[in-house]
Formats: sequence, structure tokens, C-alpha cells
Amino acid sequence: MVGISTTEKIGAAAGRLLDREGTEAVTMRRVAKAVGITPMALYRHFADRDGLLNALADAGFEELAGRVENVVLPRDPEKQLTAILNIFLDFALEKPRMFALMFLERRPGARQFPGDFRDGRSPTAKFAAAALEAGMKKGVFRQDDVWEITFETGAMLQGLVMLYLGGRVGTSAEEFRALCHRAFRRYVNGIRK
Amino acid sequence: MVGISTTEKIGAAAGRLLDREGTEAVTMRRVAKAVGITPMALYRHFADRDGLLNALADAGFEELAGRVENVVLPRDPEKQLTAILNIFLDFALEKPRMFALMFLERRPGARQFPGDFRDGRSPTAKFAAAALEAGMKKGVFRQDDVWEITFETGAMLQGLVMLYLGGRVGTSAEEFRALCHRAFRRYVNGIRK
DNA sequence: CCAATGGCGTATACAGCGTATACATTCTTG
DNA sequence: CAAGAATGTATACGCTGTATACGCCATTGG
Repeated sequence: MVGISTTEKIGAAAGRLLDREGTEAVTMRRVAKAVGITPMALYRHFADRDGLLNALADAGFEELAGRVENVVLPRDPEKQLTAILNIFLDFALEKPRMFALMFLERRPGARQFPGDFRDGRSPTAKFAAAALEAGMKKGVFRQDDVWEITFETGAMLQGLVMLYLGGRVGTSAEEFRALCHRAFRRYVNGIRK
Repeated sequence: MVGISTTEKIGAAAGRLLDREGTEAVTMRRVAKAVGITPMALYRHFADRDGLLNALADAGFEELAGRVENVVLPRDPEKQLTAILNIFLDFALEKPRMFALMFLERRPGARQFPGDFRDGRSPTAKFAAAALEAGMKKGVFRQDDVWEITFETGAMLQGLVMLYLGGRVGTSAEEFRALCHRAFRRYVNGIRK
């Protein structure tokens, strides 16, 4: 019967502050108060604020990876890609600040394209790449650089999401979802006549 | 012979702080010192820090729009799009913080898709849309939603740039440029066999 | 058994931030 | 020339991250 560690409590509290409660920023003082310790005690568990946010982002990646891994993917490679797209969209709309933290904030140790991707260090991208690979084998997609396409479509989706979260898209969340799907479809099909 | 106004001096100093000098943040105190006035004097010219950054972003949009307007666009619609792509890339790599401020920061009065775009309130997007429109008329591209495509390609490019600026792309600037071009070409041609 | 060590927490303080408030100066204009 | 608006300064407040110094307590080696 082992209790959860203070470090974990801190991470949980910070995570709650990040997206669940109001739009209040994640400050050391607020996190400390939420855990019930003094601000300086946080520094026994994390080097500094960036360290804490890094751990938070890591947890986010784990959750996202878990969602992608645990979903039952359809057989059709193209439908697999759409399913993964939906998981990303769900996550982004559900935890926007976490999404921004994970994919936007400049942080040391962030995974880099192309090295870390090809080496499988991006668990979330792995599945998209696999679906693409399968699609190419089946002859649905033309032979091309799988990781580059994965990265590009990821970038497009992130761009759209960040614009949406930044208040640049004046539509409903549902309409935005549809827009993302259309964008993806265009990327797949091209716009050339 | 009229001297430049203090307001303009502030904008210029802030702009210099934003991208030219080190990576120091743009603080009211630093801007004030650069202009040679006290921090509180800034508030005679801008409502608050956000107001100043807003003005800065506006200046950025003007500059970018100017670059797009003043370049001699080729005849071929597709080459027009590539030219515009290059202007965006030049700007982003040259003034990364300005780019982030313009397209990423959540700010009141940011142009919204689709309303403000269709109404021509985004001077930079206007040209891309025009090139697309021309391409559709010529039969190079299939008939489709011009503004949506403009927005989507813009989002893709922004996503790529933000990932690059966020340290997620471990290649040279030149290689990154090439990557962006390939991404754009894929969007145009599709990846389907 | 007991002292020492190391993990964990607190208290206080400092420099930097945006900016509210009150006051001084300088420029414009009737 | 006086009145008023425009523009500047001085000071201070509450917020931030975090350096520094100290206290408490559990583990452990002599």
C-alpha cells in the first residue's frame, strides 16, 4: 500500500491547473498552494519551472500516445489516418493548453525531425507513418518519404489547431473539425486538376 | 521637416528589441530605456503592453504585405504561389519572433477565418487567393474553395515554421526551405496514386 | 545506540515584471 | 498671455521565478 509520491502530486496539480480549471497561468506559487506545500518545496522535485513544464509535457505525450495505441484502428490505411487525425483533434480541443505546451513551446529535449522521428522516438507519429507505409504497399498512395509526409501533415494539423486556439478561426468547434478533415483530404488528393 | 513622433520611435525600438538584438524579451522597461524615457511614459502612447505588441504586429503585417505587393509575380499561377511561399519563408526566417507575434499570439483584433479573409482584410492572403483563383480559371487547379485552400496552406506553412523555430527540425535553414517546398508541392499534387 | 548524512520542507528576500496613482513639465491654442 | 491638453516623471503595489539559509526527520554506518 504505497501512497503516490509528492512529485506525482505536483504533476497532477499542475496538470489540473493547466487545462481543467480557469485560464489561470501555471505559476509555481499556484501549483504549490494546490499541493499544499511552499513554492520553494517544488524545487526539491524539479530543477525549475521549465523542468516542471517539461515533465507536464512528457505526461501529455504519454497520454496522447496511449490514446493512439489503445484505439482499435480500422483495416483501411486511409481510415487509419483519419482515426489518428481525430484522436489528435480530440486531444487538442480537450486540452488546448497542454497541446500548446507539447507542440509549441521551445523546450530542451523536444523531439526533432527527422532524426528522432525515424528512430521511433515519437510514439504518436509511428502509427501515422505505419498507416502511410501500409497505404503505399497497397498501392493506394504513391511511393514517397513516409516520415516527411507524417511530419508535414502533423505540421498542417498543428498549424490549423494553433490558429483555432489563437482565436483565428471564427467557426464552431464542429465546423473547425470538418475543416481539418477537408484539409487532410486535400493534402491526400491534391488540388491539381 | 518634421521629426518622427515618439510613438514611432517606441515602435521602432520595440521592433529592434523583438528580433534584431539578442533574444531578450520585449519588456516595457527595456523599450523605455531604448527610447530614453521612463517606462510609464509608454502608456501615453499605448494602452498597455498588449497594445504595443499589437501595434508591432500590425507593422509586421504591413511589412509583409508590402513585400508581397512589391514583388514582381510571375505569370504562371503556380509559380506565383511558390513566390509568395518564398516571401513568407524569408520573412519567417529573418524575423522569427515577429512571425510568432503576428501569427501565433492570441490577440484581440486578430483577423479571423473565414470572415475577415473573404472580406479582403488579410492583404497577404489576398494574393495567394488571387493566384489560386487564376489557376482554377486556367484549369490548372480544380474548382474548389479558394479561401479555405489559402487558409490551409497558410496553416501548414505556419505549422512547419513554428516547429522549425521551436527547435523541432534538426536540419539547416536551407534544407528546411526545401522541405517546405516539398510540403507545398505535395499539397498541390496530392499523395494518392 | 548514537551521530551523521541526506532528503524534504519552510521562511525570507531579491530582482524583475506590468502598471496604478499622483505630480511636473512642456506645447498648443483661444 | 493664460488655460488646458499632451506628455513626461517618481513612486509604489502586487505579481513572478528563485537564491539562500535554516529546520525537521528518517536512514544508516561505526
